[in-house]
Parts: sequence; structure tokens; C-alpha cells
Amino acid sequence: MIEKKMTIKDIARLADVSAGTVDRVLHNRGKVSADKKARIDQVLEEINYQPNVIAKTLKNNKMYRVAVLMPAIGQDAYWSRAIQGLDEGLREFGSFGITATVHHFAVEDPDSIYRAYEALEFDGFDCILLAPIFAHNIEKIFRDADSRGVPIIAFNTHPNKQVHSAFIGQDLVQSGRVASNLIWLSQKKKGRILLLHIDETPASAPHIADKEIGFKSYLSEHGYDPSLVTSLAMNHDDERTLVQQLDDSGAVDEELSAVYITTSWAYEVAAYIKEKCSQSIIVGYDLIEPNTHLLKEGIITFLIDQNPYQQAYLGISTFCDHLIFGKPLPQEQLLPLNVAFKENLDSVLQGRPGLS
Amino acid sequence: MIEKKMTIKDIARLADVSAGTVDRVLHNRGKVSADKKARIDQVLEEINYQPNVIAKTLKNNKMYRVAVLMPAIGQDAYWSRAIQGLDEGLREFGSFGITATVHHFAVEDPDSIYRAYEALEFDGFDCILLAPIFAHNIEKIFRDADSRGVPIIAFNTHPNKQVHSAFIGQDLVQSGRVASNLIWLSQKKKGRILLLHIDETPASAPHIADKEIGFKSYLSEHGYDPSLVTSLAMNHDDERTLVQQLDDSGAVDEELSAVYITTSWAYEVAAYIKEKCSQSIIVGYDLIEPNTHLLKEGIITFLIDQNPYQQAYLGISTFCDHLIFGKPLPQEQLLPLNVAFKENLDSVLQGRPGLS
DNA sequence: TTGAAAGCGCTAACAT
DNA sequence: ATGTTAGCGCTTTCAA
Repeated sequence: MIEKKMTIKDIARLADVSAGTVDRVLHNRGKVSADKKARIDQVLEEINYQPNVIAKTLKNNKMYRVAVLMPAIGQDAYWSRAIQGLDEGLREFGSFGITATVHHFAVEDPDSIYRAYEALEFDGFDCILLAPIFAHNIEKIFRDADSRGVPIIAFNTHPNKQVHSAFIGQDLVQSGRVASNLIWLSQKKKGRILLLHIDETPASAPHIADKEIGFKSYLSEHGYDPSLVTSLAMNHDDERTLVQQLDDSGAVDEELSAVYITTSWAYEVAAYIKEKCSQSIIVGYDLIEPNTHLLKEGIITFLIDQNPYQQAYLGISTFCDHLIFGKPLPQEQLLPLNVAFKENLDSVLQGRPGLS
Repeated sequence: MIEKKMTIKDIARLADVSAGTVDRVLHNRGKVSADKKARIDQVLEEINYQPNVIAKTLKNNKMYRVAVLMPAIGQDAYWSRAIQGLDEGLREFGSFGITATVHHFAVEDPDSIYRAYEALEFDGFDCILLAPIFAHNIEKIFRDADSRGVPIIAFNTHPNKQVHSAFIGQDLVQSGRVASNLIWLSQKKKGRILLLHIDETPASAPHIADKEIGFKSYLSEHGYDPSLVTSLAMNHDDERTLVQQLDDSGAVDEELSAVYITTSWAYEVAAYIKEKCSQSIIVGYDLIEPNTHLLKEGIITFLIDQNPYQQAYLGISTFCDHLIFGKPLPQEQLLPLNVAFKENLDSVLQGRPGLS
């Protein structure tokens, strides 16, 4: 029980060989006589040798550079959280020589993502972490990176399934199902349900389309009358506020049973909806401050956490595992579809570094 | 941007002193002339020096021993998960010399926890990780450990508030509120609600009492008629099954609106309850296999995750931070009160090492 | 007060 | 084929 930590030296001593030889055996580098190899293998079986991963990395004084491509932040709390996760990852893995530079593109311009990609100085990067929120041109980017041999991870939005690439994020079809499951469970009577897309549409943004598919599939499986489910797309606009647009649409009335807002803008319309229809369930995304505030107030009913913080953090830690410790890039890392509501909110926010 | 990683040697060179002197300044060990100290401080301000935490630990070839005190596992999936989290922590932090030995006590015998504690060979341990699931004798244990200067962390159950000790787990009063919040949201009509305590009672186990307090406080705040909320305690028994006991009690009938089972035994009674009363909401604890199976089937409605895996893992990582990296023991680490239901279950289970 | 040097576990280049 | 050696970043001891 009081086993001292075993080192290569110990093994060398026990097998009566040199440390170098042990190292050769451990890494199958050959050039070892069958005799000595057997003796070393013998020792290795007897003791439970756990190599010190830490010591390995000491040698490595290279710097690895991650290029991060994501939407401009502005006052968007969602992408700000991603930056925080990135920072935390860099703080934690900085010792291993991981660095990152962030490059932004414009959410309102599908082409800007490609321009941002082209603007990268390729010689300067060892890998790319990209949020492919538009379908446009994405395939080209992934193929190009692939042909250059630059590892690339997609996060937040799953790129076109044809593209072979690692992904970090959530199952967005399932995310839609989670939303309708919540509505199904909590609505008091079956009534009209409104799907609200703000700033992004199923046509241009694959993640929005996935959510809508999942949302409707669950309802139809449960025999919900499809004509009760309507969908509405709106954009931020200098002329009319979202609430004005919503009001003009006439989509919100007393008969409404629930509203599912597929982006993180729930806070801009929730109060209006609740006022018009106090019984309605409101399901939105992301624990950003204005949303959590309304959750506490009982205006928003549920918030599904897309966890941008964790996504970005995982991006960095995954590259670290890959570049430093030589692990293969995991094909898909799906984050849990956790749900916040009034009473579990504090516990869910608790312990998060840097509140959003 | 292409900043090479800064090391003590670099600083020494820039300040024209030796590495040893830099080290003395960095650690305020004194014995440095004002002149050189100033030069070094100067350099430190200019560059952004991040010490390599890894290299520090190399020197340290001590082994640290954590004594873990928890209930016997038997076929209990809950505590098995805790063991898995422990193993993962040991795998991850083994390189730093963290080891652990697990000591069990009997769930059915409140005194056994103290006997297990007394049986520890004190000279052999650097710290203790304890699940104080009984109130009995706990204060004595914590005071004793304190007087010996052995750091002790409580996990799973918060010990008596008088006891000054670090805690890892959940806010259990809030956990009860989460349960009633879920019921409040999802029940179709107000009706009788049954609180079911299995194997542990509010009187003997503080965590059960906390859950009941939270559960009732939420309901009373929402004007729920207290006479509609009844509570029932049962034990595993060689004579009669839980279902038989429940049946005899007559507590489950068509009028029942919801059942809240405060331990992880929901799977033993859920099918019976659902059969007697198909409309009832069933809220239980923990994503152990028999429970998740029933969640998928639509028998159990919600499962609150107490995350034994994460609790144990955090216990190890916290001791590692403390013993190896010298961080202070955090007073309280509260885990999120995440909730699983049919559609988010897979995503929540996903990526967990070793399914329970 | 200061610098030089050894050593932590592991790797890789270099002798033998 | 095998052992020796140097060095990664940091700490600590020892000599000056």
C-alpha cells in the first residue's frame, strides 16, 4: 500500500538495465535484445507503472497556436461567454504552450466567415477552432483546411454532415425535441404553439433548421395537431422593434399555449408575450443575464443551456490533448442539453467562473 | 504575438542576475539586494510571466494518501458511480502522487460510520473524504480530525452546520424546491402529493430532512394546501416488498397528483404508482440504470441528478489542488441541480465515462 | 547576498 | 544493442 511512485529509473534498476533501454521498450522503439526486453516486460507486469505525463511535456518548449473563428461579440452575451471559456482554457493549458488568437466575422453577413478564414496567415497556425453558424461556403473551408493538413474543429453548429470534421456542441435536433418535451409536460391545455426565429432562419442557418425539425417531430409523434404549430421569423431592425413586429404579426393572443424562441433573444419578447397571454409557457436559450433575470421573475419558463463557455473551453482542451499528449481528435463531443428553470437556476449558475 | 514562452532563465538573463535570485524574488524569500530586486521586478512587469506549474511539481516525489469513507456499495448503483468518479480522479491526478484507500461503513447502521473512522490508521493519511450520511457522531469526527490537523472534506451530505469543514455536494433544501417546482409546472390539476422516504428518514438523515423542508416551503409559498401534501417513510424489509408496503398504506390512488421520492429507489415503486394513477408526475433521484430505463419508458417523469461521480471526482481534484498546488480548501463547492427527463436523458448520459 | 550546480521523470542524441 | 548524458523549468542546497 505504501508503494513509492514507480519511475523509469526504478524499472531500470529492477530489470538491471539502463533507463534508456526501458524507454525504448516502453515506446517500442526496437533495438533491444529479446533477453532484456523480456526482463523489462516482466518488471512492468509486476509493478503498476504509470508514466508521469507531466514530465514528458517538460521537454516540449514549442508554442502551439490555435486560430479561433467566431462571430463578432458586440454586446452579445452569448459569444462573450464563449470568450470566457476560451480564456479559462488558455489559462489552464497555457503551461503546455497553447496560445490562441481570435478572429471575428459578422453575424449578419454569411460571406464574412469565408473572408475571415482567407485572411488567416496559415503559416502561423497549428489548428483552427471554428463556429460555422452559416451553411454558406463552410464545406469549402473544411476541405481547404483538410488539404493543408491543419486540424479543424467545428463548435456550436454542426457543419454539413458531408464534411468530415471534429465537432463540439449539442445535438440540435434533439435540442428542439427537448423544447417540445418541456412544453408538452408543462402546458395546462393543448393550444397554439409559436416557433420564433430571431435574426437567423432555418433557410440560412442549419442549427435553426435542426431545432425546428426536432421540435415538430416530437409534437407530431405525440399526435399534436400540426396546424396548431406556427413558425415566425424576425430580424433586428432599425425601423421596428421585435415587439412591434411581433405585435403586428398578430401571432400572440390569449389562445397561445407556448412559445419556443430558437435563439438567445427570448428576453426581448418574453415580457410582451407574457403580458398578452399570461398562461403561456416560454422556452428560450442560454443563461445570459437578461434571460436569467426573466426566468427568476417567472416570465420565461425554461432556458436550455447551450453552454458556450464549455464549448470553447473544450475546444482548447481538446487541441491540447491532441497537440501535446498526442490523443486523436474525438469525432464528436456532445454537450448535455441541460435545462434551467426558476428553482435550479442559482445552482446551475453557481461555480461558473465569471458570471455572464 | 509570437512571444516565446518566458522562463525563469529568460528573466534572469534580462535582469542580468542568476536564476536562483529570480526564484528568491518570485517567492519573497528575501536575501536579495534592493538593486537586483528592482531590476527583476522591472522585467516581471514588462513581460507577462506565467510560471510553469507543471515543472514545480516534478520535484515533489511524495505520495499523498486520501482516506475515503463512504457507504458499502453492494449492488447500489449510486455509490458505485461515486467509486467511478474516484477512480477517474486518481487516474488523472495519480501523476501528482495522489492515492486513495476506500473504507466502507453500513448504511443501515448509523454507528458504523464512527467505527470506520476510528479504524483508520491515522499516521497513514494526509486527508479524509467523508460522506456523512448520518447525523449521529458526525460532529465528533470532524472535531477530532480538526484537532489532528488532518484536512477533511464532507461530500454528498452537508454535515451539521456547526461543524466547520469543506463541503462538496448540492444544496439539498434547494433540491427539494426543484422537485416541487417541477411538479408545480407539470401537474395538470392540483391534487394530493406524496413524499416518499425510502430507507432513510428525515429524523436520522439530515439530507432527507433538508429535501422535505425545501419541497414543502416552495409549495406553501405558492399557496398549496398543506393538507394535500403527505409524507411516508418505508424501509427495505425481508417480509414485505416496498410495493406491498405502499399498497397497504393506501397512499396511492387515482386522486394522487404527484410523488416525490427522496432517495434513488424510485425504480422500485414507480411502475406501481403509474399503474394505480396514470396521470401522476413522478420525481426521483439519480441517473442509475433502472431509473433511466423507466424515464425512457415515460413511467418516471423527472430525475434530479445528484451526480455522485462528479462529487467524488471533485473530492480528489480538490485535495490535489490543496496538497500539490497549495490552494486553500474551498469552503463549499455546490454542484448544479440538473434535471433529466425523457428527451434530454441521452445527451446528459453522453460522454460520461463508464455508464452506471 | 549571490551564483552555480544538482536533481525531479522523461526523452533523445550520442557514444560505445 | 546498450548505456551515458544533457536538458526541459523550477527549486533547493551549497559554496563563495
